[in-house]
Amino acid sequence: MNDIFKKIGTTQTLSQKIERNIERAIREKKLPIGSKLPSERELCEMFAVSRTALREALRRLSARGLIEIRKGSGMVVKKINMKDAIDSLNLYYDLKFDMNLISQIIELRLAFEPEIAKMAALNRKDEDLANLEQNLIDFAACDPDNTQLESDMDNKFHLNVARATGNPFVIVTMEPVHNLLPRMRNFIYANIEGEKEITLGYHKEIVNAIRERDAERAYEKMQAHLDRNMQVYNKFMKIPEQD
Amino acid sequence: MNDIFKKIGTTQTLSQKIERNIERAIREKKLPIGSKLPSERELCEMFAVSRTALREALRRLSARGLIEIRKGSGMVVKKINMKDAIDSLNLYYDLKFDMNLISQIIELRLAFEPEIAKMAALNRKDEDLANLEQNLIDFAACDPDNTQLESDMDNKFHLNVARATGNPFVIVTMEPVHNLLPRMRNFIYANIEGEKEITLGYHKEIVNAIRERDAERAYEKMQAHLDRNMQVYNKFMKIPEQD
DNA sequence: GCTTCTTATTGGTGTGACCAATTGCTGAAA
DNA sequence: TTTCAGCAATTGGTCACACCAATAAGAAGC
Repeated sequence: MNDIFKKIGTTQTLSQKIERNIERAIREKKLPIGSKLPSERELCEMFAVSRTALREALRRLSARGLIEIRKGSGMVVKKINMKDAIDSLNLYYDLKFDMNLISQIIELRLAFEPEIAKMAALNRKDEDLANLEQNLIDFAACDPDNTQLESDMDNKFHLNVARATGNPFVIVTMEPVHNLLPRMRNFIYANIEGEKEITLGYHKEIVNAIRERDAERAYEKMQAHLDRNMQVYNKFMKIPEQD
Repeated sequence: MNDIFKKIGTTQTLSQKIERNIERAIREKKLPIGSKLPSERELCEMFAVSRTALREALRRLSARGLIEIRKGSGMVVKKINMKDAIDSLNLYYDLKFDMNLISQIIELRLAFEPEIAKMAALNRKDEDLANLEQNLIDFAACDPDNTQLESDMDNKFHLNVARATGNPFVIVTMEPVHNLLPRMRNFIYANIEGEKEITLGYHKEIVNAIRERDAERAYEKMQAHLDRNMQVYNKFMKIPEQD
């Protein structure tokens, strides 16, 4: 029965209508990026609503990253930035995270990251290469006892490869995934001994391939790297308790 | 200079502090999913703030999908849902979209979708298969003159494959990308004549592979499909005007 | 025991006031 | 004329209070 008569009205509140209105204006570029919105008092008159309702609409828009509000100076249409998109993904994954997601993270990385390495080899700028090489140095130099730092550098390496693709979709996809990796580590028994040199070896080979723009080799090396990585991971994976 | 002295204070407003406070409580599961928040009046007392400030914090939280507000009944911590995450990605991509992104959309699809087809073949449930087969029927049946509907069905096919992976990361990645495809079509001269049968043929082969859980074949067929797709696309691509 | 009506609770909107940060003007000093 | 301190206007932030509208819980009637 509930399936037959779904709710229709959803009775939008006034402030939601205002929100949609302004959002549409922004999406249709009637309010171009960087342009200043009328002041709150002016908007109240234009929409013929109270300041209360208007402000709640504005709060929502700023929460979603559409506008920027500065006390004393006014409101502007925000230049859309990747960070807002990634933040909301982080929030989603963060709240959703559990044991079951771990295998799916691994699955995704095994499937996508070799392709990403290939893309990086084809598209990388000199700056990207420099970042990757700096990461190799930092990784090699970091204190062997500081396992926290080590895994951070490892994460950063993979993020740098994703960034080197220059493809925003790739970056938005992988950043939040890599942000989950530290939490995954809580589910394995220990930081694996003696893996640093092996990891560093793979990283170097991947960077070499990317440097020479050798897409196929970048693909293969990344695949080999992750295969090994995941084998180790599975070996040390905690058996989940029954409940 | 701007890089050296970044702004420090950012003088959080009161309502932002309240927002962070409640957000933290939710992230730390002190307010579990589905639990009811105290009423606005109560929260005002607890935080010792006015209703205005509190409500603006609540508006932000609901805009970000953390809580659900129902007039007359109260506020509850929302079960995290994929739709919110995808919505904000849609917004980001939508505002960012331009000619330059098209090649990156194509690049991403060529790289990821064959892998996704492989995953789908390995993980698909009976329900996923049913959806895919229904799509084949609908696609075959749809009015040849209705090019709009045709391309919708095409999009849906690829989305169904992504969903069949059962991997939320894959779905979140691909949904917003496929939402951009209709806009991409504005940049080609015409809907390509006589391509429907060819497309349908590829789709059938992909579904067959997925049905038989033949991962490698699903990969190959998807790759072949997209390769052909993109060739046609490039052929009919409008040359961008100089400006 | 069930339905219907009433009532209390909860979020939504409106008004008017005042606070605080920012901007821009103004007039005095160099 | 130029510079700059200081004032005034503008703009967003917060508050208090009143009232509306949707919902849920309890009371009354069957």
